[in-house]
Amino acid sequence: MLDERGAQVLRLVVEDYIETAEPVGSRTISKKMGQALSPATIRNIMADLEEVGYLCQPHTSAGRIPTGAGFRYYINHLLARKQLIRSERDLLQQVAEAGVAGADDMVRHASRLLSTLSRHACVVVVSRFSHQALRSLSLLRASSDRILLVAVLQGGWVQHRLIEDEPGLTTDELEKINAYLSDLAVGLTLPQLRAKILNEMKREKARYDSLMRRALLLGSKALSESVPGEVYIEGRANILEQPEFAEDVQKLKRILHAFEEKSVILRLLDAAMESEALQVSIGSENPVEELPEISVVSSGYHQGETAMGSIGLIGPVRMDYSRVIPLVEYTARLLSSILENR
Amino acid sequence: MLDERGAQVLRLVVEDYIETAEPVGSRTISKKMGQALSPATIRNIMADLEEVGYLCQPHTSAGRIPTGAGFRYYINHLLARKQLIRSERDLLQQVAEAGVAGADDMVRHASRLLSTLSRHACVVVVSRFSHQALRSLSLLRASSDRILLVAVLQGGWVQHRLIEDEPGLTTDELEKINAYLSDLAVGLTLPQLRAKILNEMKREKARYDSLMRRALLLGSKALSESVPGEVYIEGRANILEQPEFAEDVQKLKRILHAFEEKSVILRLLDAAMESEALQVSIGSENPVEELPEISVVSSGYHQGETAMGSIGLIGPVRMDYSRVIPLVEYTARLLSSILENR
DNA sequence: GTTAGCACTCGGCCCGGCCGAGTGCTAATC
DNA sequence: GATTAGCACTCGGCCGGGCCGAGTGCTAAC
Repeated sequence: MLDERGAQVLRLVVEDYIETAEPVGSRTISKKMGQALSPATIRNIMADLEEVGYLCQPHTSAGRIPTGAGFRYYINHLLARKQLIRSERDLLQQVAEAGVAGADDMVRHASRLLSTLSRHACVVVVSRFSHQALRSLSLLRASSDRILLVAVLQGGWVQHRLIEDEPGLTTDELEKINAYLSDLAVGLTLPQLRAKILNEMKREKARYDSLMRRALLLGSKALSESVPGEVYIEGRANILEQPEFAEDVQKLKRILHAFEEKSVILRLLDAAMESEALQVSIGSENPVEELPEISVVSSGYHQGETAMGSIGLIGPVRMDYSRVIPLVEYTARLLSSILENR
Repeated sequence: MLDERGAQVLRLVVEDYIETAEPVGSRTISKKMGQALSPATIRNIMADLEEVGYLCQPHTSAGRIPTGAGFRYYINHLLARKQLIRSERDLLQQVAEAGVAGADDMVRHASRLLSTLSRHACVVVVSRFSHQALRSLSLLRASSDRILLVAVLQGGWVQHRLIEDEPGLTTDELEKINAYLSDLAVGLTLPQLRAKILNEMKREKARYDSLMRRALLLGSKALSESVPGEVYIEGRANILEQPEFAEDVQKLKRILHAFEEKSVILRLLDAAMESEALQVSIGSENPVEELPEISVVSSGYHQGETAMGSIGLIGPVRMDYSRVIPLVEYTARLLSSILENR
């Protein structure tokens, strides 16, 4: 734990660095403190902070920049969250009123907005299928040899899937199958439904009602591959605005490549999905070792009790956390509350 | 029209420049021609080519690079298309066999593949809704105050939309409405259906059958906003591999920003959507003035007689057209033939 | 404990010189 | 008359040196 002076200096260094992206010198800090202490004193304090690992020098005779640990300490103990200004709140509120009926669209909309407000890349992960209860399930004839399964989940998520079909089902039979499966399905989550279907199949084997068997076969086929969560990224180009990346094309490449791989993004937001709390992972703390230069501020959002996914901002370690953290928190809460009222 | 020597020199300059991204000197060309002509002669020829506007010099005493017009001439008259190699064809063929039932997924898959094969960014535009005939139309209850409209179009495109609904419809009524609308809809394109519905509404006003009026209202509501085409972009990061952009972050920004705006991308592929033929727009020829440094190689794909969308590669002007053109052409044809056989 | 002073370090920038690739022109050659 | 060898010239890129300034650590004085 730092004493008060050390803490204040660290805070000022971090904040100045966030603003300028340049190493911060002792004179600058002295001025910021209203000359209460001279540069020389500041230098001593800074040397101490360097010793405990909160600051470092890119080279001798340059100012200090905060280390990952320095940012961590800053976030945990020194951060003063800025209030969201009215216009930001209003803008985000519009997500609710924008008249987007589908939950997907709403989440996407929010992501886009958040990315423009924060000037960072915004990622939303939707892992809807695993936890969410089915509200309805329908089978429709899509073509002579394909059936369309449409599932509506609690809260307005819609998912459809085309299933290849051995032909020969009459419209009437399909309707019966539909009714039967629908009865089985409503109120269950998809993994539950899958289990139930497999279970029923065992029992049906004895009874041998061919239509129901057919229904179950169709159902199990539809659920055979689990749908991975969707990932939406907005505002990728904001990464380019960051001076730390503008100079180094290698880093840029790594980050933009990561944006093309859903799996990498999922790893980045994994932690946030489970818990509801806001999470910040700074630089090398984040679970993707290839990207030690980025930070992720993320939060899960939920619908009632069940976790629905997560939303997060991706930017340089040198993010304006005091602004970004409230933004993400507010948005996640907003999403949760909208989803809940459906 | 160039004489044979001029044409050959232009071809060699273009090809060398495509390969190296460096200005090409007279000595290099002389060597490539097996010393048939000396550098001095080449210089004369190059000076001629510069005069007619096919080459230019970034500065005195540097080699030549082709102008847009130079590339144009090259593509129109000198291009020798490379055969696709077997593995490329095979890979693309797999798109057909990958067992993706939905047309969306297939198109996306193709785009991804094409981007890795070409090492450029690949864009697919799907403008399905306007031209494609409905195969089925269904209304499903999604929640107490929302109805889900699911439309399946010719060829396996699925589209759904949630409609807010004045409550009070019984399941039975909904079914009737469904049957009624379905009857109206099948075989029409969406604009046609929209027109038909508006038409019916006029007639119904007289007859005043409240259920049908309701059906028509619902239908017109669902179709009120037209769905813009979907745009999928794969392989954005390939842009970073191009030396001409690696150095200049400004250009990068412009391009990546464009990738975030669907409307810009649509403008880029607009021309290709209409015609079925392959199109190449070089640098400033392309319809987005903000991006004079990129070229687009694109082709429409279709389903039977109706244009379904377009697929294109976006890269620097210095693209390897001899390889990229056959790739795009083949892929577009492949998509068309898969779609046709559905 | 704080501060003023001082020597020192080191990156960034500017400058000048050198090198090499490439050109245009001219005169000689085929 | 076309081609080519030769030559002077141009210009960007690279290298090394010197200067500047920001910032440091240390020490001695307050």
